Amino acid sequence: MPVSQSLHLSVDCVVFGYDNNGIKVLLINQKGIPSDNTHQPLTQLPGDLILMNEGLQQAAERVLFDLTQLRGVYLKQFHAFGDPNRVKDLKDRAWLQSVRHLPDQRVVTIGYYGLVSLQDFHPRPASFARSVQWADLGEIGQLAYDHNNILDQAFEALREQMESHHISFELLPKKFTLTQLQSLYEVVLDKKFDKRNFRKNVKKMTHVIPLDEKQTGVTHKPAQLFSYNPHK
Amino acid sequence: MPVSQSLHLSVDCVVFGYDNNGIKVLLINQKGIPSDNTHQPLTQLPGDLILMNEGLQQAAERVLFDLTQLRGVYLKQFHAFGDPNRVKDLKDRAWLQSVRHLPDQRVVTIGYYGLVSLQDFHPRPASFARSVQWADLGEIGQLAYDHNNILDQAFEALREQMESHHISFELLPKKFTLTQLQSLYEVVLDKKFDKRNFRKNVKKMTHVIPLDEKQTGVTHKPAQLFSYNPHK
DNA sequence: CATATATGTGTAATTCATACACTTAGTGTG
DNA sequence: CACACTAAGTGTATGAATTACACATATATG
Repeated sequence: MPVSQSLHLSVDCVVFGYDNNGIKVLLINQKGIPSDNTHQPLTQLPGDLILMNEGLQQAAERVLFDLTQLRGVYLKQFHAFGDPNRVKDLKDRAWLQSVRHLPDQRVVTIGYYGLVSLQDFHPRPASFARSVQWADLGEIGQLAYDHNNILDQAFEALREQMESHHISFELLPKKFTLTQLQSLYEVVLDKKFDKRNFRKNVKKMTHVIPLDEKQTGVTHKPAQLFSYNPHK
Repeated sequence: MPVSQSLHLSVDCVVFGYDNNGIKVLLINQKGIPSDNTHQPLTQLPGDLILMNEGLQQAAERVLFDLTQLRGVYLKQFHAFGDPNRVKDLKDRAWLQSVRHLPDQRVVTIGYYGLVSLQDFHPRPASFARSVQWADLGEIGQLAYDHNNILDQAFEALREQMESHHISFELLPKKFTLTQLQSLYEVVLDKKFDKRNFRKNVKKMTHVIPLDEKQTGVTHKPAQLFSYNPHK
């Protein structure tokens, strides 16, 4: 007969943002703990325990909003992380003691990756987030818990899904140029594409629709704008 | 401040088996409950609550062994299922009351799909499994909880991963013929391949190695046997 | 020894992927 | 107002990959 279970379940969101200067990740900084000098506030992914009456997707949306005020983000579940010691590291002890009723409780977390266009989404800290930042992927220091690992696997999931599913458009503004689309593919898949061949392929995609509209305010030939129609 | 959490976490295994007669799924039948005439024993995927000191993958392996005595099965996590009402259906009530300390507790489950060659793995019921069966995919009746849904998504995950990863070999015996490999692809991806073209492609795969060995006991030209080497 | 059965093999035609360079539309400057 | 600057936008030829397709072969059985 199994021992009765007692564990926590959380969601963590790895929100990627794109803006022609490469891929960024949304991180939050934990608040300081009054009267605890031992606590060095850590940086972490937005994540928290799920509530008793909400689904997982719903929890991911709520937690992301609670901490960063972001709404309407494309969020996709990619992996569950359940190492029994994933929140047992010494560096995380003080913080957990300050925010949890049961700081020593095992926590299993469901990872979601999120995709946004940086120009359309502007996070603001809330709840236990002291501040919010877009960090350059590749210049990420030590994060709380096992969040470096979660982040790596999220990016891996993004890369894999970008080759088979139509998710790249979630990282672009509603109206985008083909150069933007190409740069995005180049930075995520880490390889260069030929401009003419790339455009040949895009023109075969029925869900990328050319608009009767051009870029404005650029100091060169303005590019045609396109939009994405997920249906067909 | 969030209400304190109280929920259960389980793993469910969707083990697919293959044997030239199509894809099968491993199901278990719940034991009858003595002195409960209302309980109609249901069929379900092998799954159970995780223990407090084990990782998720480890839990999937243990639970599968506890219920079916299978060991060494290729198991891959594919999705977490957390609908708050996923174990609240009336049909599952009597059973949960008989096996759980807290039968009304919410249960989130982590889904794993498994792949085996039917000729190499022979399950035997144990623990709360009254019996074990290989059911034809496509002839599956109503299962307990949301297991029909979990099964559908597992097969979808299998199909997607088979196109990008080298997992098909997990469904075949260690030594297999190219016709077996081709049939497997045809049944999973639901399309026909040309024999010569298929073999041309396989010969380019460095991880499929031809053996100096032939089929025996067949009433026709015996096929050459191949094996899979995951490293290179 | 003849028959039945699934194995095993090559080539031509077509489609797809790659490599590559100049003209164009707009903005800013002298 | 012409010239310079910048990124956008476009076609073709070559090689690579994919497709379509039919008959001879090895073994077991009667």
